[in-house]
Amino acid sequence: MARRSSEDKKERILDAATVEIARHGYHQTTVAVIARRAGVADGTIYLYFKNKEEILVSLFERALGRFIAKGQEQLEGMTGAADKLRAIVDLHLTLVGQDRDLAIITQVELRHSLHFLEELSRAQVGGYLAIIAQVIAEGVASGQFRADLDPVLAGKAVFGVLDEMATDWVLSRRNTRLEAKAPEVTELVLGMVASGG
Amino acid sequence: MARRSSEDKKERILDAATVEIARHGYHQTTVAVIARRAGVADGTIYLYFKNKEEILVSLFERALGRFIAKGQEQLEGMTGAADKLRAIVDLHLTLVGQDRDLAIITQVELRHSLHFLEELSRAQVGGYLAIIAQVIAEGVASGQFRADLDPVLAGKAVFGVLDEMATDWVLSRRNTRLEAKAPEVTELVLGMVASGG
DNA sequence: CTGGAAAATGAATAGGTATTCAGTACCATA
DNA sequence: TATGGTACTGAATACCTATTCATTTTCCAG
Repeated sequence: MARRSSEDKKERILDAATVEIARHGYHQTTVAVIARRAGVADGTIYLYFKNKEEILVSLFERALGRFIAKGQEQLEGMTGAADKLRAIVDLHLTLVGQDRDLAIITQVELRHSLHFLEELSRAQVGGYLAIIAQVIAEGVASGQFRADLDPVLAGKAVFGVLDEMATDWVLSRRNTRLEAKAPEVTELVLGMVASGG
Repeated sequence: MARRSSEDKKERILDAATVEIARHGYHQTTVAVIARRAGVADGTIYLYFKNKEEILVSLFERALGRFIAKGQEQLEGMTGAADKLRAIVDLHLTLVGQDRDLAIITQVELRHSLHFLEELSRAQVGGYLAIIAQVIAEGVASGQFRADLDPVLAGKAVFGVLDEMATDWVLSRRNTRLEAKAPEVTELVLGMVASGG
């Protein structure tokens, strides 16, 4: 019971932080305002997080965990590099497009300092890039993709396309669905890597 | 003379800010430390800039101005959408790769809040995206590029690739030259848009 | 019931820095 | 040399908020 309630409290703090930081930005969001929204006292935050920055890190880790879980589930048992790449595009746009507050944080607030971005980039996003590169390598080996590709470089390019689509969506105020772009984006991405034809 | 010296001072402040912000991040960089490096008093900063944030804006505007000037000069008199796109890739990577401090700012520090990024994105980067979209539209019209492309979307994709390459270079500590990737990146980008073949 | 550990509270602290402004230095002109 | 205006200075101000910790509340084992 105690365990249960604690877990809930930590979740509540992360949820509150997501909303507030998305709305006002990391630096404009005070710990006090997160606490108020979460329904806890200021000091309680520090029973669950070492400091304010750790809230941001935890936020991202929680989100990426869910992201990767769904991704692996989806790619499981799928064969063919092109299909896998299609699935990645679709999943990326769908998941980012699912929660605008979270998207604001991942696309904007999380990138606010070199130190921070380096940390994230190496530890977390690196794994995601590796998966994409792996799929591309598979396609190169099978002949579906161009033989002269550098899978790592091409993987970054694919990520760059997806990331830009996500950022653009966050910055545009219109109420479009991000995943609506998936078919077109898939064509662009496959064009980059597929064997001529 | 007075004019000349003032211009110099403003430039010195921007140069100093570039170095300090690249090294310590926007929020960790105090106005005092920028002033010291520029060789002026703290208060002098406020004779040239309304506030600290305006330093960052000016920094970016100065850089983008130079960027676009070189770009237009380069594209001038060039014909053929594919060649123009090649030139854009080359120029983008070359210019970003020329000054690592500035690159840290454009790729990282400038993106630290939604408000800020929106402002930049709409007012400044929008013009750059429009140029890329224009080139793609030209290629579609001439048949060099795929007929079913949406030039605006494809333009964002191209920008996404270039931006990711730049960010990746900034985060990698190795001393590679960013423009060394230009040929490979060009192939990827052309693959996205070029007619099958 | 009850004693005490664990969890939670929120007012006080401690540290930090953007911005101001009263004063100083400089310079052109008469 | 005197005068007035402009540029510059940097110490003082004014404000802000992350974090701590003495106290209170909650919870459950005995």
